[in-house]
Amino acid sequence: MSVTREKIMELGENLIRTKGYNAFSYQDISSELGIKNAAVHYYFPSKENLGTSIVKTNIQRFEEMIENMHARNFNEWQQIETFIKIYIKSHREQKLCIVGALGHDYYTLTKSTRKELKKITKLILHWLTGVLTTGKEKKLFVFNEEPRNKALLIFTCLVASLQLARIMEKLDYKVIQQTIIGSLKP
Amino acid sequence: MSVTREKIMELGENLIRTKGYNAFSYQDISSELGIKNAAVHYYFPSKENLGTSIVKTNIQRFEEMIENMHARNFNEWQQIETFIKIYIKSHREQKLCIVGALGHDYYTLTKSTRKELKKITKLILHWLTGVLTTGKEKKLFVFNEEPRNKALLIFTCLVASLQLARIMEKLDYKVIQQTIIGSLKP
DNA sequence: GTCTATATTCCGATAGAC
DNA sequence: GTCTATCGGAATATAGAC
Repeated sequence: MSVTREKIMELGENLIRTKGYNAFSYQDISSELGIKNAAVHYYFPSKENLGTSIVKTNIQRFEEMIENMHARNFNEWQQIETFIKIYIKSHREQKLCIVGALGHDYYTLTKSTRKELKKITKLILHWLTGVLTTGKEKKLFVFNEEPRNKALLIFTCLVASLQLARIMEKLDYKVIQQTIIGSLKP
Repeated sequence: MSVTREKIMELGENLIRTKGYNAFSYQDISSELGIKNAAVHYYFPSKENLGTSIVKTNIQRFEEMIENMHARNFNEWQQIETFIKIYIKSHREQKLCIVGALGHDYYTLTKSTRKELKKITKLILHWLTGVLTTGKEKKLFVFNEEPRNKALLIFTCLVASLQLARIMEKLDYKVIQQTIIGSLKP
């Protein structure tokens, strides 16, 4: 795996999560790397191609995170907190998450990118629903909603809070975190 | 007020809420109206100008809605439901709300558009916090969070659900609505 | 395998015609 | 007041150089 290729993917992901998919160009990436924009096309023939690859990497990363948490025998609280930490980091770096960033541009994306975006979104919601279900059964969490709906509530809150935080600069993300955690506490 | 001008604003808003601010062009608008793209520049010298005007109109519309609800003596339940209905309509039309749509593109917007976007976001959150506060005092609503945080929770859920609904086509928006309402019921 | 020169199309915007 | 012809530049992408 080429270093340039990896740098392109890293820069691409950062651009999608800051400026947005339709606002960045291959020039943004190439100028940062000190090469011509066409060189990026060697690694990723089309923008669609780059976008799809970036989502695929995110899927891999998320799956590895889940596996890692299982390997370390994380309980449901630790799992939820690990997940929320991803969003606290995104907020600190003033980035959106990949689902929120590309969901916005959904109607401008091609089939292949949409497919991967669907895959990671379902993966996250499915995993989150599972953690909430088990946590509720173990009486670690207390909430009235169906686990699936609670998962939607938590996920949408995290996703959109990153956007709102851009607009409302003073929005304290810790408050978001506390509100979510508070809504699960016995 | 010219009819062409109003049509441009309507088309512009629809494009921002479907394709996104950075994905639509003056051509998209002009071709729909059967004129040249430069004609749009007559009404709105720059894209920034058009964007800002659209947000300003949205602010006006929201303020009128609040006034209307007060004039008709809506109680807090009726007010919340009226607000949620905006999002159900957006979902039916496969559009994002203006805050979610432009929040995504925040870092690519100019000062003037950002200013209006901040204004409408604060307006909505301030109004929602007020309704939740009064509703709680009147024992119409029951919830544990601070009204401000509950407002954030509800607003972010509505905003991001529109995005998720694009990705997960089967996502039933009625479920979102029920979950929010259920979390307020005594 | 890696990158550059170059083509083509489309973008936002100005100057000027009616 | 309303719109068109047209510009300068940036976007994505191909063909081909090293």
